[in-house]
Amino acid sequence: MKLNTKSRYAVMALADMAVFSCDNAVSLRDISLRQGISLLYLEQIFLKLKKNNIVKSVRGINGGYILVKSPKELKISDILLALDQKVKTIGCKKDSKKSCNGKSTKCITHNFWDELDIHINSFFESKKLIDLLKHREARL
Amino acid sequence: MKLNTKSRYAVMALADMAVFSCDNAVSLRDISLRQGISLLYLEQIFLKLKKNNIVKSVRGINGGYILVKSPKELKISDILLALDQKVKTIGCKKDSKKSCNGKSTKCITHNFWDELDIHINSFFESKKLIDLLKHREARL
DNA sequence: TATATACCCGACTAAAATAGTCAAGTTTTT
DNA sequence: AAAAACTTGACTATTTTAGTCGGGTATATA
Repeated sequence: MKLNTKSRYAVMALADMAVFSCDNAVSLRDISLRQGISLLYLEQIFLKLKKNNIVKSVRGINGGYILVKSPKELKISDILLALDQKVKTIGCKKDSKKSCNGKSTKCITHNFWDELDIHINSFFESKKLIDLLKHREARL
Repeated sequence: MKLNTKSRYAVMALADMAVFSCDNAVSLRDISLRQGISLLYLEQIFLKLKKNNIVKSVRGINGGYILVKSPKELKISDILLALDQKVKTIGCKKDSKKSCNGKSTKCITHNFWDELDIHINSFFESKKLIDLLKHREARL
């Protein structure tokens, strides 16, 4: 059970932006160098972040990306959502014909998985980008 | 981000046992029929459950498996552990040479992933097998 | 206005993980 | 003896993941 790299990189990259942007755009090249993430992969990730209005882009020389919301307001759940990274611990949904046919005990565990999803999602909902940076400041 | 089927089936199967065992062993064949899980796959799962002392086996006719602990005592985390289903949301551990080289901001997000792991694991620690059955009783 | 920098975007692919199957047993009860 | 049921390792098809590739487009600055 793990998060995929796209989600992790997205969070890392946005955290990087929060640290390094001084009101100007941050280029993917810089993020790539600092965070050790492939530039091509970052492009793919930022495409989604842009489409979902997490960042906006500035083209041309000295271009890059800018956070739409402040790190204080940007929820981690927003980021994961932008990458279609739903926290869905099971494939078996109540309304799915395929895996849950309502037979006897078959779906005893349904409620449990639902609870789990809620538990995890509420964590992501409760955390803002700025929360990730706090530890860092302590180290400086 | 999702749990694999092995873990889910393990929990389903053990919940099934909790419901249907009347002190005697439950055969995989019965579980397979009731829960719609491939018998061969169940065998693979129960091998691990047995090795990790979650169930014990009774061979021969009328054989099957028996829960080692009562559903009241068996934690979900025990089950997941038996299937090596660690909740490890990232591949990048502090002590890993590969993905975390300590460069500047590289691992700003570390603490966050650690917190997430703890958050999820504590959920699995807090739930016992019997907790899954409660909803069911309400429906009968 | 040339050009370098940086975003834009769909298609492709190698490798790993997943979800299972198969074959060939062993043990025990009736 | 025969049947039910556990035991075990090896094998495999499919899917997902984690990227790369190629060919764009926009724009600031010299």
